[in-house]
Amino acid sequence: MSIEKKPYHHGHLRAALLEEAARMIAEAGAERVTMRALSRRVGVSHTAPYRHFTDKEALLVAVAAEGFARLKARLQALGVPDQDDDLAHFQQMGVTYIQFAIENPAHYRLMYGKEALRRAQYPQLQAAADAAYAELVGIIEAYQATGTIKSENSHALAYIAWSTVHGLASLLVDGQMRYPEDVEALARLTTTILLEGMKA
Amino acid sequence: MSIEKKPYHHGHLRAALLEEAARMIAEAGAERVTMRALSRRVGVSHTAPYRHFTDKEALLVAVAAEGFARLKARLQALGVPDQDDDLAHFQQMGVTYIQFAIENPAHYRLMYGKEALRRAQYPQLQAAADAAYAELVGIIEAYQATGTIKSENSHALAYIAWSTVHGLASLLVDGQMRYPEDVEALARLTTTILLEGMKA
DNA sequence: AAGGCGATGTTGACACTGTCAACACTGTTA
DNA sequence: TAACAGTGTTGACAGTGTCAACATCGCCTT
Repeated sequence: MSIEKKPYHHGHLRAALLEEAARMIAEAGAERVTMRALSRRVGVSHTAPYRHFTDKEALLVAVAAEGFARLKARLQALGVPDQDDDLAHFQQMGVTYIQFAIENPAHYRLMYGKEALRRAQYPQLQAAADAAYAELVGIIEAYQATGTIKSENSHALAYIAWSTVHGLASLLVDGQMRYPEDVEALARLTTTILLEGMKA
Repeated sequence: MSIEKKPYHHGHLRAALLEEAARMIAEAGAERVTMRALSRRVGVSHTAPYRHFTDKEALLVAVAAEGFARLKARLQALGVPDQDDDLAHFQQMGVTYIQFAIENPAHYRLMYGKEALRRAQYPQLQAAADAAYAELVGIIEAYQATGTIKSENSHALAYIAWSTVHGLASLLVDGQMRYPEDVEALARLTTTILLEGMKA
């Protein structure tokens, strides 16, 4: 039991704050995160975070951005679609998206919560969102090219697909909906119906 | 310009608080509502609201409940479906739902926001939500009876329909999505695709 | 090697918040 | 008339986000 005298400078404070904030969010939700409590848990004075984040909001936005990065990684892990997979890959993306939300409810709520309103003020966050959206449009257009998906406006279809998975995810995550026994089955049925309606 | 000496008792404080809170929410969002600012605007001491609401949360829940009541009224104003309307009425419900959200963004956000998590603690709110859900299931089952909608589990279909409209509504309301030129057209296309997928 | 400088942390304040306890007023009831 | 329950007020308390002033440190220049 050596007494560790901690140095004046923390060393990885920014990363430590993000990590601990994510933990607090998972434990009690983003609304319960407090600059002072966070500082206490990291073992630092109550204004130290202000050297790394201009705002409480900026800190939460950074955590949200990490969430988007994790979601993106999760979706990319699915790989690329086969040549003629008949929407199976697209459906799996939707299911995975919903699973991510369910597994990280408070985080997901933060990502789409009130901080999102000021997203335009955080260029990298906006850019990440735009990129994700662009990729979605691209996938839809690829399916349209093979005649699998109907040739409506691809942007509108992207909005609709996103709406569907986000709608189910957020109803579940916000506790609006009693959790069905088999969430994955519901996610699968939801995406099935969506794709049914989008087919050429 | 007569100086109105206001009486010690307000008279309609509860109603006045709800009304002013709704106004503040519309102006700046629910997060910016403050018990003290609200009291100030109503012209009453900063603890007077506590005679009518146990909590700030309880007050916000009451405002949210009013929102649900307004939404319900709006949907009921659509009347009942014709005998053989081929889903037109159902679609119009979806479009109306989305319009309500767009016209009352901050209010809608409150209704589905974090207070929703504690909804179980507010029986009347829970009851209202359950009633709305039951009605949705009923409509779907009626369409199933006429063979218009496929005979999947009606509860699952209700979840899916709700997810779809809520998803689009909340993406719009939370500013996640750039507003398309014609929102109603998007709402109509979204519900079209949904119903396309739900058809028998 | 010296010293200074910018980045990072700390201390202490400020105005503001939600909420509680104690008190004031008032219309109704006994 | 007197008590009382409902409603409103005053004043406190702990907790919050944030700012300004100060402290400590590693690194760069000379």
